[in-house]
Amino acid sequence: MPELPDVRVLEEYLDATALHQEVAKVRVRDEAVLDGETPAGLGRKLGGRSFLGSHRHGKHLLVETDGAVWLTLHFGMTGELAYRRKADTHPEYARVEVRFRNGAALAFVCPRKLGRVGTTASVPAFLDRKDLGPDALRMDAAAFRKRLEKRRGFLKTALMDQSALAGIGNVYADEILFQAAFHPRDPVGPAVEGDAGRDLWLTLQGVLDTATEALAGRRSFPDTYLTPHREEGASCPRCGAELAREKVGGRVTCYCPRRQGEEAAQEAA
DNA sequence: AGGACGCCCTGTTCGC
DNA sequence: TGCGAACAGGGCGTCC
Repeated sequence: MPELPDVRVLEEYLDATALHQEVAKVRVRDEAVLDGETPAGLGRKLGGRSFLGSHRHGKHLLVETDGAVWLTLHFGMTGELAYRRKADTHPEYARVEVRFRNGAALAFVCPRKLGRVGTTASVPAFLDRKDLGPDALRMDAAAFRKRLEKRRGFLKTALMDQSALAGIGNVYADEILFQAAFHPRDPVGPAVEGDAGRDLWLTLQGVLDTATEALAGRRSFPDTYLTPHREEGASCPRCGAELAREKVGGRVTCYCPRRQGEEAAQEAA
């Protein structure tokens, strides 16, 4: 489920494979993944262009071209990219294929069709249209507090709100809360104010960076991380207590009831 | 207006 | 053994 760290890895992949090659044509195999575009429109806008580089914002990947258009990619739950040097066949579940003049192709692969492919004239226009807050890794501690302090409701729900800050999804919201010893249903205010807020912001940065390195294969997840232990019936990697699984905000939420109980939350605050 | 919830979509898993 | 139901979840629309 591509969240901010996953999309960072996809960005590295796209930049390492698909830049500076002229687009011959765009093949849309399933229109359901198009975001405000038609197959013909997408082909017209990208045809003859080359990708110059990419800009990630939250879970979105925006690809700059040498024309007046950016390609926008969102990966939903099961989306990924697949570049092939010789594009004689297409990968399974390839929904959109950008074919280059050199015979290579970049495929947008998305089995469950929850991802989206579109275009935008500029990055700010796209962020405005999608109502996205600042990228979670490009905001300082003060901005983090300011975006969240007035919110009511659950801390986990607030961390996952893309209009407050962009990039955190279900898995890394749980990981941040686990590392910071907050309960998913804790109120937002006490968690983001003062020293506790700065600690939570630091934890958030650390989790997203650590996860990126793990997903990129440059290291593995630390033994103290929750993410590799999300399966049902697992125990807390820090204290051994049985992990809890509940729905919070409609999403499966995994946490340690001992370390992230109300007592732990109060100690942290 | 902000928060809660249902729905989209389909591969996988579970239960009878 | 086989088939259908439930589940997963990011984002969006809708409702309160």
